Amino acid sequence: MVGMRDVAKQAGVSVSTVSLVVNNAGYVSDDMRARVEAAMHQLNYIPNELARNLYRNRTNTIGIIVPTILHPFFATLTAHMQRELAKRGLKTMLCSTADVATGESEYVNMLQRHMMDGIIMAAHTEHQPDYWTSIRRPIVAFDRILGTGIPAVHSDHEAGGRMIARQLIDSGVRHAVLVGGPRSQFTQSMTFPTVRYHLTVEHMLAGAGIACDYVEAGSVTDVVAHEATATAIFERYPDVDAIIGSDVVASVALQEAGRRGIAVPGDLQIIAYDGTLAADLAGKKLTVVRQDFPAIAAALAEQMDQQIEAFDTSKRERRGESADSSADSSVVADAATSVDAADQAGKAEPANRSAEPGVVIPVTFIPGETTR
Amino acid sequence: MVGMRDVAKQAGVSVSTVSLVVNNAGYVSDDMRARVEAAMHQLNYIPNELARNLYRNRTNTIGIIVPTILHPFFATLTAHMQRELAKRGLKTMLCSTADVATGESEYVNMLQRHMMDGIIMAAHTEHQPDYWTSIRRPIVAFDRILGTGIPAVHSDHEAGGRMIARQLIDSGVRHAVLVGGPRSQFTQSMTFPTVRYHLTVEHMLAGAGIACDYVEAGSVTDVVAHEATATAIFERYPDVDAIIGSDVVASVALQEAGRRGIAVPGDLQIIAYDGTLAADLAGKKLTVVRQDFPAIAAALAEQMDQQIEAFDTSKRERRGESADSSADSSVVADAATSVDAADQAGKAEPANRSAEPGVVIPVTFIPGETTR
DNA sequence: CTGAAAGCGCTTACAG
DNA sequence: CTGAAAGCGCTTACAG
Repeated sequence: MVGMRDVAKQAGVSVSTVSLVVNNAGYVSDDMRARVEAAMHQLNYIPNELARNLYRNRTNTIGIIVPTILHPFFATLTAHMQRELAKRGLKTMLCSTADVATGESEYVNMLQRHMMDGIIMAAHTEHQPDYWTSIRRPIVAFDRILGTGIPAVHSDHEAGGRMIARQLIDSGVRHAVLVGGPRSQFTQSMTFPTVRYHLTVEHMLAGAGIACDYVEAGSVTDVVAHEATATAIFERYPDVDAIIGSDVVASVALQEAGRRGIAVPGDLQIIAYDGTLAADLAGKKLTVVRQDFPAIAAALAEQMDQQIEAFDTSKRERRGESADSSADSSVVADAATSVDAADQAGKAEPANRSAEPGVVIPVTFIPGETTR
Repeated sequence: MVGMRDVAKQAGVSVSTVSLVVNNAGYVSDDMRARVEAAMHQLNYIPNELARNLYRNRTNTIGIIVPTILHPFFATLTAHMQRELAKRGLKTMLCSTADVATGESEYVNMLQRHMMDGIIMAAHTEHQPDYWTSIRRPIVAFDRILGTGIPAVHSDHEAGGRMIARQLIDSGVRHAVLVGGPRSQFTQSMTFPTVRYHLTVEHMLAGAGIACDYVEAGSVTDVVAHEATATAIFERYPDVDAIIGSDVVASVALQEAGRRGIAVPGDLQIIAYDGTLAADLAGKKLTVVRQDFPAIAAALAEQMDQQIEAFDTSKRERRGESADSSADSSVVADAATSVDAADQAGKAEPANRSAEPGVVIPVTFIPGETTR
């Protein structure tokens, strides 16, 4: 492998000079620059990024933790995330918890070993908040609340819920069925913002005197399980006239309705939550509440930038000040500060654990062929 | 940041010893080990992988280059790939060409800068074979032929074509329409194995006296464009009674057929090529030719292992022998050798540019609700 | 403007 | 079994 030393020798200069040329930094005479560049071309020199990484203690890589990209929702999120990160010169490490035995810990470990500069956390976690806050490295949560000081981004699910309820009420629905994750998660002090759309719909339908049942869909990592869910709905609630669930759930529900000869949207309306490509590939164009993936990705990237910056700053300060171990605590303080600032830029609200707002992204109701 | 030096100091030993303990290598007395481990716990020491990476000149990261994971095909491939790599302790860098201005060059560059140990190439490329062969780093191609010595893995598209033709002929189809990539690619000396299934179907239908037209689908990165394609087919060929295309194309074709009141499979049969989740979410369960993603991913990972090994070996040899620059050529030689070995393990055939076999994975015909 | 030196945090021969 | 030393390939103060 040809290194900087080889180039320096070939050009008859020092490695320092080669480095300056490569990085286009400092002052280098035109003569020197020309000689170095000639040598680089002759030897076909390509800098080794690993050495840089070590020195800078940076990899310019962000991990995105999702359950699996087999699910269209996470594939869409990941794709937009990658684009947004690439804009900022950051690479994307794909971290899917369904594909590693150790789950997210594996990736948190990589974060701590400095193989990544930060992680976007978009998968379910069993870990308690103190686990997350004790990591002290850049973390941004998507659609969940991990702990104080860890910035979060999520869609405006309450608005989504209102849009759905409005549609159902206005079109005269009498028995709606909501499909979602394990109901047990609902009690976890609102850790999962998604829950809010279900609760909103239930609340509004109750107010309008409309029957509303909840059915648990299979795990998000086991997409095939959703098919059983669709069948179960029709068996259990023969009079159902509205089904609301993720794109995947809505698609299989529509397919099953077709098989049973149930007219959509005449006798059954279907609303898909998410609005990924999957909603366009179903038997009919699904009516969707679309999450704004580009905006979500931009917000996540923005928060990540701030987190990285915050942890970086404190490191520099630490150098300037004392080098004792207690300085560590300043890292978290800095990070927390940055989060508060972000919150205020987005939505000014007090940030306590049970109702930490994070950055909220609007959703859109897009009528399709499955609602009246 | 607490480093090995801090641990060594705390434990009253040398860094070498700490290193040995951390890596569980060499001989360390129980006493030393205990002291070091205690110190590591006290200080909450976590090794910095970047330093290791530099020393070993390895990141244990593999890039997978795809057009975009918004497309279910590439999402599925990537998901399985990640799982397969994780099994081998390798991380997955997501490299989608649709999301970076510079396309694949960006990622090839990262490969050369040693930010990744190898790349799986599954996206379209305009580069000529000599571009790829001159890179001299581990590369494995999926469903395309990049150049001599670069191992390739692809499905048995000819078998897929035969399965499709058989179904069409047996069910009495009279006018089939194939949807696929730009027809211009067909001439590029069979660079794209996918082409083979189209050619096989065309050939067999011609032999049976069945009309067969070809329609170009929009770019794979622009999934929405497929909808226009579906509409165009019905406009242009009102008597079409069979449509064959990717899962996405088949889904929108089915949807459009429904809108036009065309009975499927009564008046129109639809066969989806790929067999991803998308085929299960369409209006009916699509009949598919399923590519064996787990097997494909396993084969790709296997080839990648061999490539990495081959390039590694030659590096070690080079050290043992002379350190002159001409030794570089041995790298490619070694890599090529490894490929030949792989070919022989899979399918013994001569490997020339125009018909390089690579590893061929069987496909499966799975009848659904869209064929008779 | 240029170069010698120290160092990023770890690993690995090599003496002892 | 343990430690001092050199080195992975580059960057960055710091003298000149």
